[in-house]
Amino acid sequence: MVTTTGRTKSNSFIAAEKLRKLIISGTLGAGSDHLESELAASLNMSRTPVREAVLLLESHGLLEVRPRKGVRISPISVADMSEIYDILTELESLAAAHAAQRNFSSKDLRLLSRSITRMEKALAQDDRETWAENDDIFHSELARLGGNKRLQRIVATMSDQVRRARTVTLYMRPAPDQSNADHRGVLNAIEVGDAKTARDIHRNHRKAAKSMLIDLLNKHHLTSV
Amino acid sequence: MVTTTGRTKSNSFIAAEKLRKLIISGTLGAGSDHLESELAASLNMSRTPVREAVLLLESHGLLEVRPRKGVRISPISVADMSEIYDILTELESLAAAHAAQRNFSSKDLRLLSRSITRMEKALAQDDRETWAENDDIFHSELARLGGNKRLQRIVATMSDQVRRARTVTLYMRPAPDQSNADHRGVLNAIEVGDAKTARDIHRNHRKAAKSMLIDLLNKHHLTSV
DNA sequence: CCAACCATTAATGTATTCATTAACAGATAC
DNA sequence: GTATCTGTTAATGAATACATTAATGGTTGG
Repeated sequence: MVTTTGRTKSNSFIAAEKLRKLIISGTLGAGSDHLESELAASLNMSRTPVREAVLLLESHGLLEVRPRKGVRISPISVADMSEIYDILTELESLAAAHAAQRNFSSKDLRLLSRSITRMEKALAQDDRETWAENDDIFHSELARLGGNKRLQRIVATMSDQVRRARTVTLYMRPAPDQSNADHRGVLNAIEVGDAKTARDIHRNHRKAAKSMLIDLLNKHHLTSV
Repeated sequence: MVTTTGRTKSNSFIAAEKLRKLIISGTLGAGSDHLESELAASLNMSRTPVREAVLLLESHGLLEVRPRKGVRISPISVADMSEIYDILTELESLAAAHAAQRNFSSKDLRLLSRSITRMEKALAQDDRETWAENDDIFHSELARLGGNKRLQRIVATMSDQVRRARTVTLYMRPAPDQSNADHRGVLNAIEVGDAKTARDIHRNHRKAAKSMLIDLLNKHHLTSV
């Protein structure tokens, strides 16, 4: 198998992907500790590639290497959420503005458009998993359409860090009606090339999500997730 | 010796720092290739910690691991500069706005203030190295004062990537008079707690720097640095 | 003469071994 | 009884040994 860079998949790469999924899904719980040798055993490889993966994930903020105490899966506090959403707000809004300036055809915007349609359908049936799945697609696709590769990577990294918290709150939050309207508004603005509107709607969209989530976590005394 | 996290400095950490400096200073030139074993030999350690350092720097965008071809020091193109400055523009402006909301005393702002004074003095004598050094201090200190650790790290990473290009253009660019005025303006806005002004001045400051640098690189046919 | 195939080899990727170090427990001194 | 010191040990950090793989050059067949 081959990575996006054309490189053959190394064990190190596989380990990073697997660990990332285990962390995001919550299988490796927030705050839990794990020895490198245990992780290596569970992934059926030696410590070397696992260690490389662990160092990568540490730089992504998903875990912390604590010598002689094991690898600690980083819990996300309300303060962390605030930091991350502030960054996502700025960068995704910029991506929305850039996307609007790039004269995309409706074919180029198909994935974005489809994610919105699916969110609307899912919302109508109160199928929140499907809604969340397509919300992720919307946001990552928006970052991609902005055309800034570095921005795209940063957004992906930050999104990974808050994904657990989002999952926890998925059924606690009110139905995301306004959220859906925002998505539609951003798409429309991109279609007609209105960068300012795309940016403004998206910025407010993210700001609202931030305060909603933080209020929710505080209300339920979830000081870290 | 001890790192900022309190951890004893590992060879891996030392290797990353040394390589980073060699890349930023241009000693390891843009586009040049280096074998892991050669880097290890020149740093007087085994391949293991060097490899860990190399993987870290790859995730920071400073180099690229190309199996069997060596480690390639990433050249920065005009498109890269554009990406990076767009990100710096958004995130530093946010940091400026946040800093303005944090009611800092003049003591808290001393380092920021001093860097401006030194830039002004350096500019008067056309001492551009000193000016650049304090410009770096201004920008990293501004990111710090914003209070968002993740933002601070992203800004540092992005700044590292463009540092070579900035060095190359340091003597080609016009005297940074407006730049100095902007710095002063941002500081004043932070002092009086005017978040919007701090943000706006800084945003325009970075936008101007971006177009100035890109024009300069294009004019001198420096397609990559 | 050129192209395709294969052997060689040099570099990375991985496993293993060894060294180092901080945590812990037990002993000892006060 | 408590605090400190020290020996043990378990985990990481580093070095080395080994496996894998793709680039290279030579060879062979057309």
